[in-house]
Amino acid sequence: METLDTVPDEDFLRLDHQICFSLHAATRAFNGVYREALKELGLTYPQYLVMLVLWEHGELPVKGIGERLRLDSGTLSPLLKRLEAAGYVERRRSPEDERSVTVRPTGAGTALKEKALGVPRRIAAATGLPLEDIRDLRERLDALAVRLDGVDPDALGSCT
Amino acid sequence: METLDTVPDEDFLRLDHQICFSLHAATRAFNGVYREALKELGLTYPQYLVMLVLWEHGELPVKGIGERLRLDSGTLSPLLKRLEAAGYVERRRSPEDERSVTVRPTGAGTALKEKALGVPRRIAAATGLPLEDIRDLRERLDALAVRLDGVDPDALGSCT
DNA sequence: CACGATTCAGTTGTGCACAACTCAATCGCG
DNA sequence: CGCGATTGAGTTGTGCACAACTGAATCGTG
Repeated sequence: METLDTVPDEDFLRLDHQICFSLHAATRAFNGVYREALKELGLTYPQYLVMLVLWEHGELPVKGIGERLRLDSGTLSPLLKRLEAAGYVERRRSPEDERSVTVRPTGAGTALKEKALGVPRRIAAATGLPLEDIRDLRERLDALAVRLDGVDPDALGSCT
Repeated sequence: METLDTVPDEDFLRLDHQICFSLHAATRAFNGVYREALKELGLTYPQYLVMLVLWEHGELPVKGIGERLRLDSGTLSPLLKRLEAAGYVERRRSPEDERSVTVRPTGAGTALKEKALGVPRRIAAATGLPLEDIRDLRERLDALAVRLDGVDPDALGSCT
């Protein structure tokens, strides 16, 4: 049987054997398609993700958004500032905890949801995959991400 | 049977139904793992991809690297400049075509390959997936990227 | 209550992705 | 041959990702 151990290093190093490259390429291909689809909404893809969680939850602290999207404040702070400048969200320091900032969609931000409704369907159609396959792929990717997030950094250093 | 058409818009809009998010998250998880593994080589992940194609091909014009990695000169030019500053590659205008710049690994760049040999294996091990599954996932992602790259931009505009 | 530890948002700096552009070299057609 | 179109690398500007850091608010334990 073919296992990790029976494949020579050289083969592992060849670009076309590496899943990471495919993942990278697929992500950028998706980004390109989303860029096109989101153009009419005036949103970038990460901004769209933020609006998605806000539409679902009504309002969230920055931290809550970050947990759901696995993004830190260094990424979210400027992104939210741009969304605020575009008039789609409001930011307010929480009265209960002055450290926290609550983000919620404005009227315009909520209205945007109607225009966004068709987007994921069109993307799904663009993949040309049946819903079942999309789900299956999604589950594999999620499982992969969970595994990779849990990897011990020391295990990746040199082969000691 | 459940098809694209029998699922309501709302469900499509829910974050946890969307493959793009999973892809995004998986890519960032991978990047994190690679960042760790590549730290000892002093390479970022995209720089590592460039070195991979150079190790395979010996030398390539900037355009050739871009074709293999689907990156344009706007991304590659500064990246290659950094690789050159690090002493891993050389850039020379091609004598046959003065527009073209040939990139090839220096001695240090070639030597780096030995240190890199173990990296993809450690990454593969970190995924915890059997080789067969990794390959299967890779093929699906490649097929997806090809489809998405071929999408007609007009098909993504508003639902007209 | 006091004070060190923690939490949260934000800033800074580096690097990647990509659109739009510049400019020189080359190509190709009349 | 001459000249407009194309090609290839590079630059500029915008936005995201993330590490490292700041500073204020809050928490927890003595």
